[in-house]
Amino acid sequence: MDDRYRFAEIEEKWRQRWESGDPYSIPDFSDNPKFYCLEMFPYPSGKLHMGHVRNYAIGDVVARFKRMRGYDVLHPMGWDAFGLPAENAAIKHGIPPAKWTWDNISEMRRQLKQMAVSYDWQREIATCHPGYYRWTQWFFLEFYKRDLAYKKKAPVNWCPACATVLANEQVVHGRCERCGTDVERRELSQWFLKITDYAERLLRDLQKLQGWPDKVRIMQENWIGRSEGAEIAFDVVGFDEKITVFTTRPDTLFGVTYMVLAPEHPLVDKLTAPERRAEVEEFVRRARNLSELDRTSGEAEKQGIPIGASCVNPLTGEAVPIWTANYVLLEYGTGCVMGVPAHDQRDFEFARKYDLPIRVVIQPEGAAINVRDMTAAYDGNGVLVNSGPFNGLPNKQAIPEITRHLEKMGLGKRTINYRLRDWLISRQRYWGCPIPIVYCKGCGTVPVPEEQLPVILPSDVAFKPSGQSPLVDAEDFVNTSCPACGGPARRETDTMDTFIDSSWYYFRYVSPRDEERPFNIDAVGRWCPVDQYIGGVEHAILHLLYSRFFTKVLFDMNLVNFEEPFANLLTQGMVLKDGAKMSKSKGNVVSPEDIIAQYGADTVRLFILFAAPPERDLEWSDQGVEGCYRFLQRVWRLVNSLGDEIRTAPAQPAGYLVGVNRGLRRLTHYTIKKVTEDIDERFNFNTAISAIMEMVNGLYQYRDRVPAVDRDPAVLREAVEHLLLLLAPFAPFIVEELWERCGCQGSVHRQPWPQYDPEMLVEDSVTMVVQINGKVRDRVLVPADISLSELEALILSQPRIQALLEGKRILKIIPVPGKLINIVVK
RNA sequence: GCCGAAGUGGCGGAACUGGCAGACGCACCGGACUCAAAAUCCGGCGGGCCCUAAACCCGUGUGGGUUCGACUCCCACCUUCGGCACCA
Repeated sequence: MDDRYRFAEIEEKWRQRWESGDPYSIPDFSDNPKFYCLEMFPYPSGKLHMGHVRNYAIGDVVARFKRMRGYDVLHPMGWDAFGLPAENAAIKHGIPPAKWTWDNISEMRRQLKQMAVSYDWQREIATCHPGYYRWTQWFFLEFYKRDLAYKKKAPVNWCPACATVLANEQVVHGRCERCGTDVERRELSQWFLKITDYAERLLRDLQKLQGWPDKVRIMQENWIGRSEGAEIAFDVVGFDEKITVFTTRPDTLFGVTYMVLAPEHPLVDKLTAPERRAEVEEFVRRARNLSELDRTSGEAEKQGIPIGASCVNPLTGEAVPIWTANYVLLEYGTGCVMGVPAHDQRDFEFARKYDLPIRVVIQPEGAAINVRDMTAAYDGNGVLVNSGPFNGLPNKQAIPEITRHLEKMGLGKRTINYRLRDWLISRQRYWGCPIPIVYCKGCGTVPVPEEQLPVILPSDVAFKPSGQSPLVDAEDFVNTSCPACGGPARRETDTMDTFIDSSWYYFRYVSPRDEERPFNIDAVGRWCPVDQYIGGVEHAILHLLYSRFFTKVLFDMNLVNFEEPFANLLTQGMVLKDGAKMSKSKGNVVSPEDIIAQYGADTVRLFILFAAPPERDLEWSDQGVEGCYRFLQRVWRLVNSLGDEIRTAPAQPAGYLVGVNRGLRRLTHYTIKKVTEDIDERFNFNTAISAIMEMVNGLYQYRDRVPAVDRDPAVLREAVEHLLLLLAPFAPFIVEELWERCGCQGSVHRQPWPQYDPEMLVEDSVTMVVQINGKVRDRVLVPADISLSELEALILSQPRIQALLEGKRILKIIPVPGKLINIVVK
């Protein structure tokens, strides 16, 4: 019989059988326990890359494992299908974005099926389909109704290469997250979602997310950036105006020696003295034109200029000069800062540069700070000085005291500020979800009525990157009638940030074809929240924060009864080659397609799960792939060679076993335990696979070294069948084929996950390690049930140990049952 | 600068609750099979000492500490990677 492992034939055979049966389609409701296993859906960029393969291989093991454990597993797949690459392809090659996108989807779907990822394909969705984006628009209108969507004119981040604005979250180190171009600032009227209203809840509920990596929680915490402090009002001299500052250090209020406004602050223009006007305007103009990169980089020099006005410290009554400076940001706090050079490093540098006074108001315990000798601000704790009635108070205590005092006088209040800014969602691009808003001369901004949704994205559009949405020129689209008065009106031509599309897709899977509402509430109640979410850590802030925000809004709308969408999160590491992330520009890309053609999908899956634990980065190794391929061949040969022997064997080993047969049963049950725990508790697929390899090695020994007369076919049968069951989630094709060849009934993927018998793990005797003063000196085989005193006597009677103890005094003997015994001597 | 993670053979990694460091795999070395090669099978594989072996010594980034016992816990430091970064 030809017994070569012909992976291509085997995989094609089972692919076809599975394709015809729709084996992973899951009913909406049943009495089984549920498990929602979700991997982050991909952008349909063309072909799967190794990062996708890793993501979906991990998810598939979890899904298959849970299914075998008796869960109804919801395991869906879809496409994050709106986005810039499609539009860029249209500009470059003249292919319509829709065609480009749908072609890519077909190709990537084919590849996922080739990999045998066990999705319920009935539930496939694509965010660019009107049946989907209609509900994205519906959500926008709901947000609008609740004042959570608003339009405002503001300085925004503009990427000149992508010719669109970007959300704050999409600007990385002052550069565009997508293309790396330096981001510019522009003053534009744009749509925002009020995520800041949810800042506190988004922060607070991070504590609930015990199933998330700490790293991601901390990143979100930093991004939200909560800080407690006070707002304090300073009267402007000679104007009926107040300047309100935000500070986390009201205890340093007596140390204020100047005031700074952000260059864009409206009061700058108002308060500037006539003789200073020309100079100040020039300064402001220059500051505004700085790119975000130059503006925010730490090395940028602090620059400022006095505007010729002053304001009064509410506690001292002293007047201090008002400046404007590039290091103060309009968007944070109140857009102005009180200058306390003695106790804030930035203020210190600024004061030194412009020769502003420095006044110490906090002295550290047991040391005296002297302004002349200061080389840096003192931002530690201490006792207040030069602070009138508050002198002598520890500064920690002074913070609430001074705040309370200001509140009483109506000059300030306790407040909290967040670094998080509202989410800018307008994009001046074509291939996205249209914003369902109409502008009417008479009625103003009018939301498109729900029954007119979806606002269909027109297909006859000329693509030219212009800085304006291409939709501006689509006359049939733009010109419409006002839903309120029926008069002529114009549609909003910007489209939505694609992160909105992906902020709710996981709910759509529960009822993907529902035409009445975004999702079936009962079905969401059954399946959500997602039990296990798996994806790259690059989404730690963007997608995961936005999705949490959306879920909280839906909770407030009574559409869901939970506040967090993803109960458990696994962030997988990157796939590297030669120590670097695979990328076309580095030329170190390994194509999944080529590897599958060469070794088969089972080998690729196995390697990518075996080479590293999922959270860590994975170094691609052609030789490692080769090793996994060899292992599958080894399994193939082993099972085929034993097929005849086990087909006729009894299903269950009977009676009490000894020697090699008991040993093999112990190996079988030990491996079940190990693999089960590695998958279920720790996602350590690499060690689970190691354990399976060890089991295969043990089976080879049994086959080749135990004489036929001593072998128990029932034990062998149990071992082989369990080997296949344990390997099934990792290498679904080869296992299904071998399962059939062994004469087993039904699909291996429909079998219950095996249980181990704790009885089988019990050993008659154990090897005890004998240490003297913590160093291993001997090993002794002892009966497992030996008593402590017997053990001690036995160990001390060992000739080797006796020799080593010669002339020494035993201080202590520390036994670790079943493992080790340590003799402490002097 | 702040926050976080990680440093273990030639390589990827294992050691789960403080108890035999290096499982499993790769690479490499030797042997069997073969006319030969590939494949496969068997054996070896941290370093030192040694003709060989036994024995012994060293060894988980560095230096200290706790403990009968430390890759694991504590303190200080070094390196690499990731996040945030003029956030008042």
